[in-house]
Amino acid sequence: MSNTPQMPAEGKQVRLTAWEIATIDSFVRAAALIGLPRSIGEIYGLLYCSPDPLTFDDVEIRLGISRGSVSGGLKTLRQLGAITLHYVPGSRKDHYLPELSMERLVRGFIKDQFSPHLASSAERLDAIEAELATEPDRTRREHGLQRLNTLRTWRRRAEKLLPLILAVLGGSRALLSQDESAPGDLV
Amino acid sequence: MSNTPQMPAEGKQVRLTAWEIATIDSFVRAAALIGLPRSIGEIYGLLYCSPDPLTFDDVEIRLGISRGSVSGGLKTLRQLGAITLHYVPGSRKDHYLPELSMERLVRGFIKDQFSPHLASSAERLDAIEAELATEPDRTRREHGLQRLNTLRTWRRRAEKLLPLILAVLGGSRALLSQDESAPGDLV
DNA sequence: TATTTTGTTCAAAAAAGCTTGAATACTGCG
DNA sequence: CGCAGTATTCAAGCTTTTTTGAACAAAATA
Repeated sequence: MSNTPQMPAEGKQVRLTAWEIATIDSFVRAAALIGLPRSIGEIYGLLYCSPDPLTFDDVEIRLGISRGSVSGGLKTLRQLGAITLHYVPGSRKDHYLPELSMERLVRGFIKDQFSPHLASSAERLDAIEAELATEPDRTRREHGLQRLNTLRTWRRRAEKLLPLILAVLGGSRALLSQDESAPGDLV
Repeated sequence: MSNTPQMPAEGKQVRLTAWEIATIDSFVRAAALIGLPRSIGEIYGLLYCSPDPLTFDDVEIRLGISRGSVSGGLKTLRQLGAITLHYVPGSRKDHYLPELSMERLVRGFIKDQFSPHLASSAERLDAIEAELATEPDRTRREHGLQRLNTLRTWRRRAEKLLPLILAVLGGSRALLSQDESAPGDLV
């Protein structure tokens, strides 16, 4: 515990306030909803509440979770693009800020968790087609091809849907209909 | 094992074919992606492959999973609207068919897994606001209100997004752009 | 009513996933 | 080089979720 000359107090304040707890709770639920572990919801939630960037230890201490969880959680959040490193002069520690753009958050999540599956699914459908070719019974084979066809349609739609979602969340404010007028943070 | 007069063979054929295995595998992955257990992916996948409605025992036997899993899995799928009961004269068993409309599948999933959370989130945000009111430090409070504001914007957007997704997947074929021409099953 | 068929329940076992913390690696500094 | 500060790794433990299967309930049949 030695900063440089003085010790300007990182955002320590060990105890979480009531509103922080409530907010973090919301993020924990949201994380669960999309299949992410509790610790990740906690970490992002804490950063979301904080008025300034937090370090590894800030997170560990204020949340009271293990080093391992903090390390893994920050890594995942970085990968998702849900947090960004923020350089702080005079400190060797990494400082983190939450990403506050909903579009970027969703984009990161989709890119990381959905797109890969969507991509590989095309190959899997081709594999199904190959297997179907070996089906001896004509009627069954036809039926299988029918279903395969439907799957391909589904896949194509899903693929088209993702960019649309991003478009709606991001750039084209218009699509979201009339009353977008929140004056708050970036959004 | 006594049908009525004769024994017209339900879709028994105990062994799964290669293409069925490959298809079921795809559904198992898809299920995992959206946080549903393996058994549910298997059951839906099996029904999806089958040319005619299957019974409880068909599923149990062909998939080789336990009665408990079949019972629970069918229950969940029914609840999601992903399968439907199909009346078969002369049989006391329940027969199931897969829902083949992507729109209905997605709608069921959203209604069941997302909407409830989205609904309750509004209350949670109000709770945060209440807690914030007790924050003594002016600056912190303002900052918190800012963040709360952002959260409310996010929530509103999510709420507007869901119907849009359904619209794109369903009725308005137009939105999905020009080339929707799959001649297959229903879609 | 007794019997058979069909499906559900639920406690215990198994599997999967998350968290922990001690050991390890890396980096800049003296 | 050795040290101190910082962050990651990973095996072991813990928690949560899923699966199993035997007991139970319900409904049709005889």
